[in-house]
Amino acid sequence: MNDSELISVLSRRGIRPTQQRIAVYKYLLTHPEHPSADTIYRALVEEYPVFSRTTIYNSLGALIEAGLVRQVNICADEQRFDATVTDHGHFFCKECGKVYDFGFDSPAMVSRLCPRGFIKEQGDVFFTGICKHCYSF
Amino acid sequence: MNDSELISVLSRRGIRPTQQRIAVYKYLLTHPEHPSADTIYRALVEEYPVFSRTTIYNSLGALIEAGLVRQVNICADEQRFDATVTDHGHFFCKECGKVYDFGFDSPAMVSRLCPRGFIKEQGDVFFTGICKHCYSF
DNA sequence: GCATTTGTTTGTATTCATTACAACTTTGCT
DNA sequence: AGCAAAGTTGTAATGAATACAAACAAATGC
Ligand SMILES: [Mn+2]
Ligand SMILES: [Mn+2]
Ligand SMILES: [Zn+2]
Ligand SMILES: [Zn+2]
Repeated sequence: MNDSELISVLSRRGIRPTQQRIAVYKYLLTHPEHPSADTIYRALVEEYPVFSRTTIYNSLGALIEAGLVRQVNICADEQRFDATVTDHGHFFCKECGKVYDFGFDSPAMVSRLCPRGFIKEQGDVFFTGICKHCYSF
Repeated sequence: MNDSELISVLSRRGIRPTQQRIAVYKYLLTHPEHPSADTIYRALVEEYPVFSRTTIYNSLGALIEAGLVRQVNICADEQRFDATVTDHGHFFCKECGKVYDFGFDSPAMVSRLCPRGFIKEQGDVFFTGICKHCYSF
C-alpha cells in the first residue's frame, strides 16, 4: 500500500491522515510481529528524528478508534498492536517469545463460542505454549 | 473447600501452605469475578490487618507456578486472576466492566483451532462487547 | 490575504501497577 | 535449642501509560 492509498484509507475512516499516523500505520502493516508502542517509537524516531512517544499513543488511539488497528493483550507487561483487524488467533511461544498469527478454518465456529445474548465486538483466541520451531530439537 | 482441604491441595502441588497463600487462594475460589491483585489486597487487609501487597503478588506467583491459579489478560491496565484453570472462555463487558465466564459446548473444538505442530499449554477465548444485562435497555 | 478556531504534536510531569530489594520472621530439621 | 531455608513485610525503584499545557498546523470564515 503506497502513501496515497494510506491517505485515502485514513480519510475514509474519518481521521486526518497526518504524517505521524501514516508512519505508525505503515509500520504496523509492514511489521506483523505485534510490536509494542515503545518498539514502534524507537523505530520511527530513527526515520523522523522528532517524534514524540505521546504521538505514538495518540496515533494508535486514533487508528484503533477508526477500526484500522487493534490491541492485543498477549503480554502482561506491555500492550501489543496489530494492523490485522479481521478475526484471527494468536499463539505466544514461551520459548522464543514470538507471537504467531493463525487463521480459523471456519470463522463462524469461533463466533458460535460466544454465549447467547452477548453482543461480541471483538473476539480473540489465544494459545500459549511451544511453537513449531522451538519444539523440534 | 475447608482449610484442611486447602492445605492439602497446596501441599500436593509442592508449595508450602502458608496462611497468606491460603487466604489468597480462598479469596479467588470464593470470588470468581477475576479480581485484580489490588482488589484481593484491599479485601484481605481488612481480615488480616498486616498483609503486604508484595505478599499478594508473591502468593499469586506461587499459586500460578503450582498450576492452581492463572492470570487473565483481559484488561489492558491491570492483571486479573482466576482460580478456574480448566479451559473456558471470558467475555469482557465494555459497559459494566464485568468479566463473565463461559464454557464451550465442545472443548475439543477449541483445541482444534490450535495450528498443527504447535504445543498448546493454555488456551483462552476472549470476547469483548456488551453483556446480556447491559444490552437490554 | 488575514484572523479565528479547531485539531494535532511535542515534551514534561504524573500516575499507578508491578517488581526489586533487604531486613525481619517463620518454618522445618537435626 | 540452633541453624538454614523459605516466606513475609515495607519501602524504593521501574516503567508503561496518561494528563497536561504550550507550540504548531490545518481548516474555516471573512
Ligand atoms: Mn495478529
Ligand atoms: Mn474465568
Ligand atoms: Zn518458539
Ligand atoms: Zn455489562
